[in-house]
Amino acid sequence: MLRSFHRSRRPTHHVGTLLQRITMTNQKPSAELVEHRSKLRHSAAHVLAEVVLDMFPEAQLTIGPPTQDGFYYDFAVGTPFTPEDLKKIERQMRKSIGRNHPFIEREVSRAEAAEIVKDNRFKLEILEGIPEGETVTFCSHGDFEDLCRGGHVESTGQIKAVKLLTTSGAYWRGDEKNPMLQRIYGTAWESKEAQQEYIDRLAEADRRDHRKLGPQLGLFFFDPLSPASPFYLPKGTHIFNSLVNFVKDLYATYGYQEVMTPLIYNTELWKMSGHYEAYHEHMFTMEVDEREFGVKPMNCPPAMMVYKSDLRSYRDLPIRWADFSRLHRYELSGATHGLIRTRAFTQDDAHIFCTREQIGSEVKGFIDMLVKAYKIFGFDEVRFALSLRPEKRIGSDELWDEAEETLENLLSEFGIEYVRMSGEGAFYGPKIDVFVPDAIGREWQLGTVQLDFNQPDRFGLEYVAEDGSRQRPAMIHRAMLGSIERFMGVWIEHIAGAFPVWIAPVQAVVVPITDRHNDYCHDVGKILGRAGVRIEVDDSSDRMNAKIRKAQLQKVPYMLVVGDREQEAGEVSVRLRSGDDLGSMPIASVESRIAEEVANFK
RNA sequence: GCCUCGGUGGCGCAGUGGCUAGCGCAGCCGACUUGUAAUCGGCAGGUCGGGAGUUCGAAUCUCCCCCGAGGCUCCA
Repeated sequence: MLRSFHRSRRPTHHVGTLLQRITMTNQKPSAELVEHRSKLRHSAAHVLAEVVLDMFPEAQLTIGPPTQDGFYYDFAVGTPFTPEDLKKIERQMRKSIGRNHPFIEREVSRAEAAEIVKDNRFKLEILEGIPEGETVTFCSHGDFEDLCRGGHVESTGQIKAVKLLTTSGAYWRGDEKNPMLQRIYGTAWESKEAQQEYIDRLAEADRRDHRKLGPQLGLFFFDPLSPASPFYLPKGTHIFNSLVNFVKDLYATYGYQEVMTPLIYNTELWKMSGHYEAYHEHMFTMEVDEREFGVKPMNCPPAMMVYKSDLRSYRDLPIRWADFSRLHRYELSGATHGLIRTRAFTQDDAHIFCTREQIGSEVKGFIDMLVKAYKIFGFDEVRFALSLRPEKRIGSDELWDEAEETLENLLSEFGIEYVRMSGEGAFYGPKIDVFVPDAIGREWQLGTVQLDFNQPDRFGLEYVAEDGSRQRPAMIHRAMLGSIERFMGVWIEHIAGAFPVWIAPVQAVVVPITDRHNDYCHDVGKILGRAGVRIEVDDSSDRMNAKIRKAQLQKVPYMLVVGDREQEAGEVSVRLRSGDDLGSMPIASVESRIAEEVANFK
């Protein structure tokens, strides 16, 4: 029951947004700079509030904290802000900053504070939330004053660069039961250059967006008739299958077997597994023959069924069953995002049934496989998090102690640093989640390994132990790439769509300079094609330059240019997509070069 | 689900009450025969997301619906 990567969330807890996902990793800023930026952005939020209040006197102030790369402020206003409003507000903010007012904090008694904010229910609520012992402070600059815990730069003039980005609705306290406020997002920096760098990074993220690259590279598309569900074109299907085959090859080494299970089940199964109560709103259900059926959102209940299809001996354990079934989950329309969060997807899912004693080596084996695999995809840095027991959970504390300790010991044994995330575990057990930063510093959660002592209980799984007694196996849910869709999306952005030679849908394009070279080029195509190279011959009526441009835009690794010289010598001129010209070489050299790269996952 | 912004040929866009709705790319046809990121010319391609309304007249104004994008954790 792998839940971590397509897990159900309340509407207020969606997948990290573009802005939030982007963090600085290239040049790690010093602690002082981080502190300064935080103050700067908090200060910018004050200036924003000042201007908004000036332009919209009826607006009520709520909160305005700094964030990773900027700040926001939530306002209670009658009508939402328009993009034009944003521009005006930004201009006014610059004026206010130009006046270089100092930020002045003053302590205020509780009664006085309550009097000042008496017409603002949000501020009153904040005031009530301040613990008795703490002092209440207000902070002002110019004529503007706001209830504030402090933490500003000295004066508005220190905000050297500021830009308002977007506006959106946001619930008070993030709870959809509360009234909706209007949020303005902005960013602020210590210098114009730092801000420009940030803007450039946003543009770079946009350039790498897999939702744009996918159709451009002929990989996949979406259609409203099957919302949030990818259609794979031949090239995308090639990538998908290659990823699956890559995993299957590893499975051969690591002792996994593969099973295939049905897509649709009678609701009875989902009642047994607990999904019917806990997951029903995320399932596609249908009525057939006056009975209710559900399309599976997870593979674990079928795995239980497979296990129960025969009497199992301790000699059979551990059992590792992979299941690449397509899964369908109903995700809220606002929560879906390209391949990252879909309603139809495939996990490189597997369930391991084993004895308590075997848990350690199984988890270790999985992490070992995962780290090696990630390196191949260019994710050298891997961060681990140990997600511990959530409040709402099942099973005894002893069992949780045991499970958490097992995972924790393994991480230590592996010499792996990790973050403990309390309350983040699955309801049936703790898990180790794997995060990777991509090429432009955004962090993604991909793999996961989860210990489950509960599901085997619900399904009454057993094995016959050495002494003839019936014992309950433990179950490990694990996925390495996570969902193939999600992985593909993340990886495309990581490599900006330039697939390595081993997996590129088209590895080489032969470029005839004039059409009198076409025949020879087709010969080259046949020779390399027979050698296993995925190759195309561009015999269109375009000029050579245009053919090269087309191949470049398709991010084809090799361009083999042929003119009179090459044809006479029986060679090809090799251009790489990096722009490097390797000069003319025999066809056999190209073949061996590509073969070597494929063998080494280059 | 909720807030904001959008939906115009395959794709990217222009067009805010008035002639046959434009442009670029892609596509098709033809000419050119070219040394490492766009050759030239021609042709074809659109119920302006859908529905209803206002109007002599709607891509353009009003209402409803559908779809998409961005946002809805980071608490004075």
